[in-house]
Amino acid sequence: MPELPEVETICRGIAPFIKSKTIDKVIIRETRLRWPITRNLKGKLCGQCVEQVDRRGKYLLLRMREGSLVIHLGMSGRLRILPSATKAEKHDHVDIGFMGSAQILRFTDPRRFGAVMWVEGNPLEHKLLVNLGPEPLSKNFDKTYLLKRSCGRKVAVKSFIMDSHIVVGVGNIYANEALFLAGINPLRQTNSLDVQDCSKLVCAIKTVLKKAISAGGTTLRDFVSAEGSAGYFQQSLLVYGRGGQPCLHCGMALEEVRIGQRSTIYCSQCQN
DNA sequence: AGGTTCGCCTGCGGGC
DNA sequence: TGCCCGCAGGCGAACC
Repeated sequence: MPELPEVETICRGIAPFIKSKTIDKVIIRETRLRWPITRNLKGKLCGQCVEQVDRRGKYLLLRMREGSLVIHLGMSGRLRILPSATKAEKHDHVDIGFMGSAQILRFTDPRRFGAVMWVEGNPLEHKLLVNLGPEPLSKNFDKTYLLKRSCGRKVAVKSFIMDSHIVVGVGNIYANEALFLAGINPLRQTNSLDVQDCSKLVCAIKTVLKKAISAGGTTLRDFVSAEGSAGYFQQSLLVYGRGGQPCLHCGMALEEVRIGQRSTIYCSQCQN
């Protein structure tokens, strides 16, 4: 399940292989993704040069003169650089080939929660991107901002930080981890946060994401292998997936509850 | 308008 | 061994 650190790692990983390259081949085997792939995608892409590879939240942006290819990996999506002749398997939905390159960019997504979209003009103005919250690692994401946005919000803090309109890139795993690091109970009402809580929370989110990105950085080469990387982010999880097991700070059994239909693990002693 | 629930999907693990 | 069931989850849409 790619979260922001994974998407960032993929972005950095594929950029050297596709930047400044001109698309000369597009194969679409399955159009039924989260949104159906537009019929003329091939026509839009062929002949265009990938000028820039960017990320906004969990959306990858392959910028071209006429527009951008916007890719979201959803739950189970993967992007790999592979030798052109690599045989397609069951869930390999899209291949993109480049002039003078023996390698292709392949989009794979068993659950098809992901998206591959052609967006004309500035992709940041697309309706799915225009209202996104700040990047968690940017200076715009600070305690003042979070405090301001928390006013009058009654939802659980966990749901709040997972809302991409508040801040992008905090999925379930990192929300659990960040709240543990910050010592904040995920069930707390958002408007109970004071400036110190916001400060701790912002710091914890940045810390968790940075750590995961640097862990991902060491596996960059996996994006050019057939296998891809398998859950390198799972190595140092403090609470996620550890319900009922002892808290690594105090030893008390970690609680497991559901918030917004998502599994939530926390320490009732360390987080309040 | 904020809050909640739904639905899209497949793989996987557990129970029988 | 094989089937069925429930769960996992990002996130927009459709509700309340």
